[in-house]
Amino acid sequence: MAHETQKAIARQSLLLKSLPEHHIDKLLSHAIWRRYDRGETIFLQEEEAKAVHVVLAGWVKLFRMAPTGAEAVVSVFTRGESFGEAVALRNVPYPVSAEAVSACEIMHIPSPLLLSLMREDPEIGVSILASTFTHLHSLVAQLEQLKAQTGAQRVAEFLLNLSDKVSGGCEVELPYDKMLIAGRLGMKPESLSRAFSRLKPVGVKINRNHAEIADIQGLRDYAERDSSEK
Amino acid sequence: MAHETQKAIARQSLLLKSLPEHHIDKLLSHAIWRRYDRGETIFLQEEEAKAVHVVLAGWVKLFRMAPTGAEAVVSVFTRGESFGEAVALRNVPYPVSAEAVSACEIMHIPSPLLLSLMREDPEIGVSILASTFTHLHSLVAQLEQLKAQTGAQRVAEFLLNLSDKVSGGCEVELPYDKMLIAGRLGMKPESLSRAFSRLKPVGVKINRNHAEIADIQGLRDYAERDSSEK
DNA sequence: GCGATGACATGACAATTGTCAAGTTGTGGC
DNA sequence: GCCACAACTTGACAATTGTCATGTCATCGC
Repeated sequence: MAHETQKAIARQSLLLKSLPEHHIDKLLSHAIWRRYDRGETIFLQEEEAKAVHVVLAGWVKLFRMAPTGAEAVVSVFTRGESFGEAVALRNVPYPVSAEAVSACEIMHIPSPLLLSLMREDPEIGVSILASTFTHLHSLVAQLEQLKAQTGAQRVAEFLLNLSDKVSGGCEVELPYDKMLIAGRLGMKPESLSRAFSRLKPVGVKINRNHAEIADIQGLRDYAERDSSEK
Repeated sequence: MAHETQKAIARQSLLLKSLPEHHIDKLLSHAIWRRYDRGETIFLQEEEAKAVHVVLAGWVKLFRMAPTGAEAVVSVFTRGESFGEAVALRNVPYPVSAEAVSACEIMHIPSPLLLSLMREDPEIGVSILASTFTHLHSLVAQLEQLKAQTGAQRVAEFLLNLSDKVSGGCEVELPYDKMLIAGRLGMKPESLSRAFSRLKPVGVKINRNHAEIADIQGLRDYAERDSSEK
């Protein structure tokens, strides 16, 4: 059974928060709530989508296995974020696999329920399009990063996204494994290590999962610097 | 004024083809039809989205300009494909810019029209989600390619997608500039040249915009080969 | 036909990254 | 406390790619 605090988190998710109260109640009451252990599979690539997933706690990664066996991390989600919307409504197989990278609480909204609500109220469609667009946008941003930035610059941007400060210094916690960070940024763990050392001169100190940024603006300049400048 | 043949092409687009006849007619009658010259801008990143775009003829590229000035090609569209769906319905700025890479015929469907139809009939929302999902999927595939494949392997896959044959040999035409192909595959034109030469031993001959593949299956094996194998 | 232009190929070189191997450190089990 | 294991770092080396320079070729305007 779901705790009230979990329901409160679900209400704040991008997917649900803009919906009218009575729809949210209906979705919450029919949703399936489940806990996943670290490393547990949530669904597999090619599997048929039966639900939309909302993360209430913990971290989830979406990834693809290339035929060669290489793993490509597509996105990483946490509390309040949802995934699988576009797929669930179309009865197509998942293009990616999902796995819990830490212990997780996840709410599953059965897609038939969402579909039937959508036929009642087109506003639901708009809401789903909203989350889908967010994902689309983040994939586009990732593509740009991979194609137009060096490894160290991608790491710099990753660090900047962890902080909400505009200027000055700050300290942030790395939200998950360095191995996963490396995958998310499209590099090997060794390259991530090197990228971190390359950021030292720009005022970044890494200690365990703790990062210290001396000057946010300086780091931002570095991330947006033309790679030909030294 | 739109030719009947253009309307016929529009009807076959992924966006429209699954809609009921009367909706298609309404959308077609209110759409704006326009021709673009090679190199002409269709819209710019950060611009507000006012329409969904359907390509009737020619080629269009979506790209992002990094703050450094580097250009990252996000996708390339041609006849029957549409873009801008998720953005148009949400009154948010475009995350990418669009440019005609050859002379183009493009149909623009005003987003307010689409929105009002959507409130009448939720089926429209499903149709839009369908095209959006297609884009999402293709971005995911691109990410996997960039993260898990070498340059030459990406080129191999690109060639394979141009052919509809399953095995044996074949000849295909490169649909656009090698410069654009390089951008689309996340590399410099020089690297594309090298990738082509690397594909020679696998039975690929390039002559101008004409490619000859000796053995489709052999090329497919190459594309999916573990990069550690030689 | 001729020069200008842009697309493309190629070689040399530098920078970046993957790979392999070795060593360090922290964590959890017992 | 000690061991085993996984995460992480570092160095050496090879492979890949970007960069720069040069040269060829086709197209286009005149």
